[in-house]
Amino acid sequence: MALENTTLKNLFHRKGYKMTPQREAIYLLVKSRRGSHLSSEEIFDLLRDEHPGIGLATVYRALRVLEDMGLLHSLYLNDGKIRYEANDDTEDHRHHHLVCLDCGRVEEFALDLLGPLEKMVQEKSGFTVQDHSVKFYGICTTCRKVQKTGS
Amino acid sequence: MALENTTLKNLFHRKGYKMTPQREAIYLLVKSRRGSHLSSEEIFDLLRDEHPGIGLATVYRALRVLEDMGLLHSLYLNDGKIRYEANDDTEDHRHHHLVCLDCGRVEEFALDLLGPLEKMVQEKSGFTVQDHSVKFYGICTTCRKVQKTGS
DNA sequence: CTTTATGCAAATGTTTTGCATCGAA
DNA sequence: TTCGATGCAAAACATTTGCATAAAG
Repeated sequence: MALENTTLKNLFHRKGYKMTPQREAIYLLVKSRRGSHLSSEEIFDLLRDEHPGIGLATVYRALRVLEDMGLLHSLYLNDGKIRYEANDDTEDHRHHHLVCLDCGRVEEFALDLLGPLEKMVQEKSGFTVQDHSVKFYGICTTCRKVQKTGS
Repeated sequence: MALENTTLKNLFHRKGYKMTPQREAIYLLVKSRRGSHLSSEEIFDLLRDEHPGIGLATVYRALRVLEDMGLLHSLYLNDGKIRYEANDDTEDHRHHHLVCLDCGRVEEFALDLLGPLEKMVQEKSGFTVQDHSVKFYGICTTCRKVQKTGS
């Protein structure tokens, strides 16, 4: 725990940032809610218990910092706001998102299937590919059942 | 030409929409600028020559309609606005986007590599996959050269 | 101490909505 | 005719910024 804190502090300093209670709390919150895809506003609301005085602008600024540090990444789920997930250190790959076109729910798909494709893209395009983001659109099992049953 | 127009009109009617000059112009513009990823504002500006009285709200509404009809699709390139592309009828697949993390430029990658993966995702997740969207992030050839040369 | 981060409020930018009028079918 | 579409202005959101104060290093 102490070590983890030191590591986190080092991560901040390595990028020239200061570690503050707000930034730490935001990171820990997003990390603890794996699979939630929290927006800035949602994070702000969830944090108000613990940090009554926190400001929304701080959340926006902290999320950028945490993304720059490589602790989080942002994603867009077609609902007008940017959402955040913690980067899982135990996976060097990314999971994918399955978006249901009917109910809008978002599921995770744990496997990253793009490793080999990145290499091919790199060769064919000249781009040095560093990362990717993949969304699949379709109908989730729940909604498909409803459709079969009839409205 | 006459046939194409009829087809377009039918497409509108099939979904219960009326075909208007504005909607047609917006569709033709986006279609003619393949590879541009136009935003609503950009479309609005480009259309003012031809359609001096057009309103921005009309552009927003038309783009939704055209997307619902399957003529266009939207994409988010991390710059705060939604952009649109025409669906290419000659390709039943999607091209991918390569976003340069340095200069922000977006290149297209013509091959769709996800056909087989869609099937696998469908089997493993139970989702009926209908579509997908893929972005690769990296450094484009131009920016890599600059980096090598030194700033 | 020095410098960066915070909180608040105001500003910005994008997208949506209300409503009277217009035009497609 | 009828009902959906348009244009305009206002409203609604999401996000950013300016600035005085607070706190990290």
